[in-house]
Amino acid sequence: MRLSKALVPTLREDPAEAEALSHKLMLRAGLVRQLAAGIYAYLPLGQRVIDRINAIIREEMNAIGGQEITMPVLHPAEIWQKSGRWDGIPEMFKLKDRKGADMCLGMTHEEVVAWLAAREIRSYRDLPQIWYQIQTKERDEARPRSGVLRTREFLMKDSYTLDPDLNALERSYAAHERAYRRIFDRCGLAYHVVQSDTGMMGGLGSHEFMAPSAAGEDEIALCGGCGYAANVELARGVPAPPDVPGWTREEVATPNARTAAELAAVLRIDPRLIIKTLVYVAAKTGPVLALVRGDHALHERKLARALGEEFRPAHPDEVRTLLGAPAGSIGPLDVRMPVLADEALKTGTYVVGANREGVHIRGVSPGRDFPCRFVDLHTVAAGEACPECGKPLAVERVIEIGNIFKLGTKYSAPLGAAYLDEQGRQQPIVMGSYGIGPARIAAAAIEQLADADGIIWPPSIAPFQVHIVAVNVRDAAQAAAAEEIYAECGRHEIEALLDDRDERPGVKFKDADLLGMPLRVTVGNAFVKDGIVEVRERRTRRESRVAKAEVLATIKSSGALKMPG
RNA sequence: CGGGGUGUGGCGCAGCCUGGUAGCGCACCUGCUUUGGGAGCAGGGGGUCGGAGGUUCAAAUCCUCUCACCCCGACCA
Repeated sequence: MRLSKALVPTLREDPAEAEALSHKLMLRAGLVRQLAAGIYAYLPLGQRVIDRINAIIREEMNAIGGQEITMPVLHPAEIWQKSGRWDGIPEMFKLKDRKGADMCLGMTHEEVVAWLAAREIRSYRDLPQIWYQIQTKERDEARPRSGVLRTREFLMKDSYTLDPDLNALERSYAAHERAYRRIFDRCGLAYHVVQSDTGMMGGLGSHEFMAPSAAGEDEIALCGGCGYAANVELARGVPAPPDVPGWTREEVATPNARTAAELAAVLRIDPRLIIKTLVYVAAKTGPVLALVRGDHALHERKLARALGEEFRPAHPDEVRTLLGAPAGSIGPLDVRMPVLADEALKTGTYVVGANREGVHIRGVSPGRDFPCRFVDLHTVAAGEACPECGKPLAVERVIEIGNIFKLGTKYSAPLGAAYLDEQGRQQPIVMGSYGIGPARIAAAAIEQLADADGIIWPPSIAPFQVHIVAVNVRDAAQAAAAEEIYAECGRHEIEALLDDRDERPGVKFKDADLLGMPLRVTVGNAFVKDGIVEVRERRTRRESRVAKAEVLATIKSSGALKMPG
């Protein structure tokens, strides 16, 4: 590709709308342009990166027996109504066709897979199957953000396994985990595999592949001792207990103390000696109290799992009606609703609200002084002890680049995907689903590897391996030599980008750094004077000066084009 | 959904408070010079100031409504 003719609109300055590093660099390097919130066009360089990532994904999916298919983006409502997901997903784009029939845009494809399996799979002899596609998904995200990291339209590799039983599902799941590790290794990413929430879907288990990055939306807890790793929506940590004073149960006046921090200040005590009482309203359960320690944050996913249903925070007037006090003075004593307490509150005595404005009670012990169910509710914080081995946990911000999910029969049963087993009995097909976001891989690679001058692509997913700079194209000797090297790369199947623009050297070098190809080949004055061409590694900035005849050999032997490991 | 912010030429911004001929840098076009880390000089083209309505002799500027985009939140009781 010749830069003089290519659509590679690099930007000198950071675009005003970009915050995340990968977002700024993808715009500045001319990889993508935004059409609307969370909707992007991929320009030639961005497209090449996605193509290279997809090629790696295809190789590894095919290697575990995956068969590539393409399923529709436009779906009839019927299959979603059958699976029970037509209502209640606010992210779903819905529309009607000209006859008025309900349709939607696919945000995932379990329903279509189950539909296809229902028609085409009949016997245990037809199983197992692995079907995958690399297809556009449409989700009306509440808040698109961080460039291509969370968008309303995005490419996803989604695969689906069909198995006769749970043991077979375990094998398919393990095969996917191995394939995913190879994919992310080959893409040059640092990542963790963590336990994740199966959601309210009743799934049988799931893991996420998480690439550490400040731009990430998720947090994970990691144990350096035993390898325990989990999304914070699931991760359990054992917090250090406070020193409990030998106080007796008594009322204390706490005027104007609304938050745990204010209460701790008024009473001059450790915030860990306070119980925060939170009021939620669930559809089936009704009002409930959730208790966490004063220094802890409640994780709503954990509460939802404990309740077995979704819920909402109580309105301030509801709190007053239910408990007779404003939110700052409420507590779990003598209440008529279910009380869930975080496990950290199993021991010790605490300060709780008295359900009278401006009054708290200290010396209260959960379980002894009021009935409650102990469950894990608090969000794990760095430094808490690992639930497996007791060593301190670290908490890291991450980008979710892939997930694997044991579905079971949630979709196969309602859509009638069944087979006949060896005894001739009809059985539901056991499914798994597995996703990878190619654009997130690209963004994560930028986040993890870029330096102050721009992108540094892993060679496996770089749009080009070699960036040839003809320093001054008006110098016939330089231009001709650069052309020859470019042509020679083509003959040796080395993908090269030739900067043949009539630009000043500084512009070309800055762009080469920004675009981030692993190797830069510079043909300039040194060539005119001494026949020397420079081959420079983008990542290490190491440069070798070689005769033009040796350039190809130097490129081929360069460590910059080999993936580590 | 809640809160905050921003919309002025392709990009980045000033001007708005205090109404009076729409500006700056980069980019673009022409010429000359320059050519190893985002060149210099000279000349030039390009803007319904997000949109609609209103106030006024006069609106980028004030008022109302609206659209779009960005950030934070959607635990902090």
